[in-house]
Amino acid sequence: MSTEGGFGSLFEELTWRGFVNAVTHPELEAVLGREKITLYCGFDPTADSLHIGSLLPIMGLAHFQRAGHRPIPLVGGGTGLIGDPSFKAQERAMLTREQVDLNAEGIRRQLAHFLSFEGENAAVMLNNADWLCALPLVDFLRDVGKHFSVNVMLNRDSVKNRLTDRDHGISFTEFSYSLLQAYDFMHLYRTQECRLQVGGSDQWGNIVAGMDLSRRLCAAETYGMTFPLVTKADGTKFGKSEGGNVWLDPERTSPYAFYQFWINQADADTGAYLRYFTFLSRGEIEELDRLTREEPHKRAAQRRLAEEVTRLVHGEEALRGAQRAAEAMFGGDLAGLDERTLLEIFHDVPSTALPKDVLGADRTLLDVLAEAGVFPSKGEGRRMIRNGGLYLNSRRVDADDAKLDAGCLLTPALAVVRTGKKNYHLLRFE
RNA sequence: GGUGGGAUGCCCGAGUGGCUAAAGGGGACGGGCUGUAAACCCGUUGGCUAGCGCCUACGUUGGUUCGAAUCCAACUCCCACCA
Repeated sequence: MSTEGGFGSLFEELTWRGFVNAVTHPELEAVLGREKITLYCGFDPTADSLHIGSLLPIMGLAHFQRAGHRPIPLVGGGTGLIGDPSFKAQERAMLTREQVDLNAEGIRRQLAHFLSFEGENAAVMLNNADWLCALPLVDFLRDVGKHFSVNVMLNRDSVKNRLTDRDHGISFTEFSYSLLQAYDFMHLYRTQECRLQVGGSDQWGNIVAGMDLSRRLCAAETYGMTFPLVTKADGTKFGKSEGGNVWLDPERTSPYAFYQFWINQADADTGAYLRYFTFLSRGEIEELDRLTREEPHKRAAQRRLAEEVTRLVHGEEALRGAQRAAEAMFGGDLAGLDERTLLEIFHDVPSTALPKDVLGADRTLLDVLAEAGVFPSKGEGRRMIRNGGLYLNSRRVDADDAKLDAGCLLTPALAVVRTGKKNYHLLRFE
C-alpha cells in the first residue's frame, strides 16, 4: 500500500481518484495544503454493520488521515433515533434506543480497521448520542431553531418531494433531522476544532446547514465537501449482490462472497473502483486500466481490486482463504483435494449432515437433495436436472432418477453439490 | 362525509361462466457463447407424481351454477375526484 502516487497534494489525489463531488469553498484546497485540520464524517447506525456503500466515505477519511489531517468518524447514535429524510421515499421505521446503541458499537469496531487511532493525528471516534440526547428542548429551540428558516427548509429538494407526495408525507421528527446534524457540526467545531465535514452527495444540504449554524453561533469558518454517488456502468445499484447488500461484517457477507463481489465487477467500472477503494498508486492503477483495455479476458484489474479490498476489510488470512476457494471452485477439478482442504474451502457454503447409511438406502439423489434443502421442492430439482444445471463433484447429473450411493462421494465423507455455475452445497456423511 | 374505480402468480398486467395453473412483459433461475463480464440465443418459472392424474391458487367470507378468477352479497384494504 502506498500513497506515493506522484501527487502534489491530497486534494490533487482526491480529485484524481474521483472523491471530489463538490466543495463549498474553492479555497478548501489551499487550506488543506497549508494546515492540518480536523474533519468529520457521519455514519448511520441503521444496522450493526456497515455495508460497502459506506466504504467510499471511509476511504475518504483514511486519505485525509494519511495526509496528516485528523479524522473523526461520527457514529450517529443520536441522529439515528430520528432518521435522515434526505432523498428517502418514505418515513423510516424508528429504531429503538437499544438497537441504535448496539449498531453504533458494531460500526465502531469496523471503522477501527481503516483508521489509525494512534499518533499525533489519531482518529477519534465519537457518538452524537453523547450530546444530542442531553439537549434540553427549549434551549435547543431558542438557540438553534431560531437560526433555521422553515421557508428555506421547505425548499430543499430532499424535503420537497416528500411534501408533494400525498402518500408518504414527512413527520415533524424527520423534518427536524437537519437541525440535529447541523448542531453536530457546530458542536464538533467547538469541542474538537473540527472545520470540515465530508459525506455522500446526499448530505450536501445537511452539511451546508451545519456550516451556516457554526457561522452564526461561533463565527466559524467551516468547510464542506461531498463524495460522489458510486454508480455502475449498467445503471443498476452499486453494492447489491444476489443476496442483497454486501456487508463489511464477515458474519453477514463471508470473505469469499465479498471477494467474489469485487471480482465480478464489469470492466467499465473497475478503473473507478480501484481509485475509490484501494490505496494503489496512480501508476499501478493506470497500468491495470491498460491491461483491462488490452487483455480484458484476463481481468487483471478485477483480480487486483478484489485482492486489495478484501485484504483491507478482512485481512490477509481471509483473503488467502477466499482466493484458494475461488481457485478450487472455478479452476475446475475438485478431485485430489483432501477432506481438510475441502472443508476449509467450503466453510461458508451451506452444508447438510446426513447419516452414512443413506448411501446404501437406495434413495435417489433428487430425493435427498430436496430434503437437504438444496431445492425448495422436488419439482424444482427435477427441472434443474432436466436443464442440465445440477452437478455432483463437478460432474453434471443428467438423470433425475440417479441414485445416491458410495459412487457419489468425493472423499470418504464428503460430496460437493453445485447448481448452476457458482452455487455450492456440501453434503457431509457422518 | 359523498361519488366513482380497483384488489390476479415474485412484480407489472391481460383475462368478464367451461378450451385457465391462468396471455404478455419484467425479474429470477438453468443451459449455450464467453472472461466467474456485458450483450445475445435457448429453456424453466405452484405442489405431489416415472406418467395418467390429483391437490392448492386470482383480497376475505358466504352464495348462484353441472361448472366461477369471471355472476351475486357482505366485509377488508387501496386509489381517484368532490366536500
